[in-house]
Amino acid sequence: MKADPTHIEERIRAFQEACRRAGAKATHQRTEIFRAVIATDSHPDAQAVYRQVKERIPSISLDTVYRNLKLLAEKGFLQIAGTSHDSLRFDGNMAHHHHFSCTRCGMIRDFVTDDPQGLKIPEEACAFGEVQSLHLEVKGICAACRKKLKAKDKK
Amino acid sequence: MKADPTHIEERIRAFQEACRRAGAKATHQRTEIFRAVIATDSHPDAQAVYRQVKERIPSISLDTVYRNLKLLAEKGFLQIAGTSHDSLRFDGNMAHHHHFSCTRCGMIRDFVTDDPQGLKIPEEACAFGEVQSLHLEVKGICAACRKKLKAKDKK
DNA sequence: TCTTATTTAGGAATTTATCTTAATGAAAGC
DNA sequence: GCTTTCATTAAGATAAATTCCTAAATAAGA
Repeated sequence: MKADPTHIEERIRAFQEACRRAGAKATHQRTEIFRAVIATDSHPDAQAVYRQVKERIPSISLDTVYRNLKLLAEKGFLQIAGTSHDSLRFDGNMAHHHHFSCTRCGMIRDFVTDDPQGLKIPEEACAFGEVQSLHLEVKGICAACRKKLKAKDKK
Repeated sequence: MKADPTHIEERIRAFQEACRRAGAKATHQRTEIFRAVIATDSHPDAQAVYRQVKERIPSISLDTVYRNLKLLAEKGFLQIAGTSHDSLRFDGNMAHHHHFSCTRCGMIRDFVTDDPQGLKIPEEACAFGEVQSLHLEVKGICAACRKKLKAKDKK
């Protein structure tokens, strides 16, 4: 519930174009799923998207929502908020540190920086509530996954 | 598999003390669960902790692991890596932005900063692989939850 | 020693997410 | 517009992660 409608329609058109170029059909369902995610800043999960899209397409199936969200994230039309894990992961390192997480295998590694200018808590974040912690989240593909992908490409 | 053993034993003693002060018993199982998490930087999930602790306490039940991890995270002895959500959440905002996430209700909100000096990717992170994205992850308690907690305190 | 928190077994239940099959339907290229 | 091919649907099965149940046994800490 933000972003001006014009901008949304623009993005949707671009999305449909990109779908076609990628050999994926810009179906009504797929488009509405995309719309549901970009029309909000609430970072909805699959169930929330399902509820939203159902208002426009009552016949849509939950399966279709899952299938398309996964596809859209893979194609880079959407991002996954946080780290893309399947289970809660615990961190016993209580010192100030940052995370690198692999978007393929879910590997998470700690790192520390000098934080030259202090890496202070942004005022913008304080507006949402009481800040407890702050760290950098770096996402990417780890060396091991990179290697596997290269091996696959050769085939 | 890092952290020097001496430091770990020290933390475990402090943990046991803190447990008692908090009115929780420093049981053998609880202690070993704590040890399993702080003895590694692999950010294990409950299943991984279970496998690890089982080597020292073969009779331990998975339920106990879940119960204690939850408790330890609540008491602040451990952190949860990433945002503490229960389902995958999607983000249609493809522009550079940051996240505030509430550790109580899971709310996630976007914010942007001026990023004066660019908030450049730390070299330390590059060592792990190919970096795709970078953002700040601010965790805290959102205003709504803060309000609820205060209301509860009054009772 | 005594009280109380905790663990255990063994099982059931929930939630999230994915997959199966077969029939229908709709998109995009031609 | 026709046709090919991809996508959706129903209906249900499945898998994995997580939580909860009860009752009995046990260990921690005062």
